[in-house]
Amino acid sequence: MTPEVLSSVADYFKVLSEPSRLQILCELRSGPKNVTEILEATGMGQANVSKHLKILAQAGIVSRQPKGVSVYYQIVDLACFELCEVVCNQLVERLQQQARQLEPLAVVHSDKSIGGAS
Amino acid sequence: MTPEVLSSVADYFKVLSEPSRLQILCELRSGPKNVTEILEATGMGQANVSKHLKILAQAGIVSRQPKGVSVYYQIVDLACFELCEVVCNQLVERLQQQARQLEPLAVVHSDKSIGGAS
DNA sequence: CAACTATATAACTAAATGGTGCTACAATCA
DNA sequence: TGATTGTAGCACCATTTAGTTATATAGTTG
Repeated sequence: MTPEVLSSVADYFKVLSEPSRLQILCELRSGPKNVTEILEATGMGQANVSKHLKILAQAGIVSRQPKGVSVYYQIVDLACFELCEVVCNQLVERLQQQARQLEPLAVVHSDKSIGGAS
Repeated sequence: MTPEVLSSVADYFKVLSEPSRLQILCELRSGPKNVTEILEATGMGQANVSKHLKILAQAGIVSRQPKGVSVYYQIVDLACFELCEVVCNQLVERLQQQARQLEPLAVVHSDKSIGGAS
């Protein structure tokens, strides 16, 4: 793995490493939206949203499309959602494993809730 | 998507958003290594490697295992490689698409290299 | 043209972060 | 025990970055 490749991959991950940008991507999941719609949906500041949208566009994750006065942004890189899903699955798996490890130590309050040895 | 979930996902991406950490993960891909081995393989500073390893361990991506004087680190979260692969594929796909877009404009120096209309 | 709306940009602040040098600590060995 | 080695922690600096305020720019409408 050359440093250039590692740097490119890291740059991509960096774009997805901010909750605000992930929130914007989630909002755009239902379809293209203009900046005002994103503002209202997220509650973020206008300049802030504009900056994040620029970063997402430069990363090639969203596309920019002026329509009259407003500008519509749209997801063009579906891979970002695949990445989020992989991470989410991983996080869920960890919590489930932690739960399994703590389960034997937990006090069972109802025999019905856990089907097993009583 | 709750802010907590978005934050957790962003945190995971943030761990993978540094070339140094990706480099360490690449080195660990061939098997567990102690800190000294990672130092020599990456050429990074000792304190720096130690800090990055701590971050990777706290994120649950690698495990820490003291063996005598030295400490061995090992990949425990295979999902990180899956994520890197998805990103790499995405980057390759983009470059290929850019190449296809520029192809008609390129001067063909050899008819053999590109099979098509001469 | 003037007023207005929607978006982008610049300047700035505060906070986070990567890298480095030094130190502390633990395990091993003479 | 004292010396040595391997690793972690601390302090510091330089850089980056998210967020905000204010301003600039482009399209629209009167």
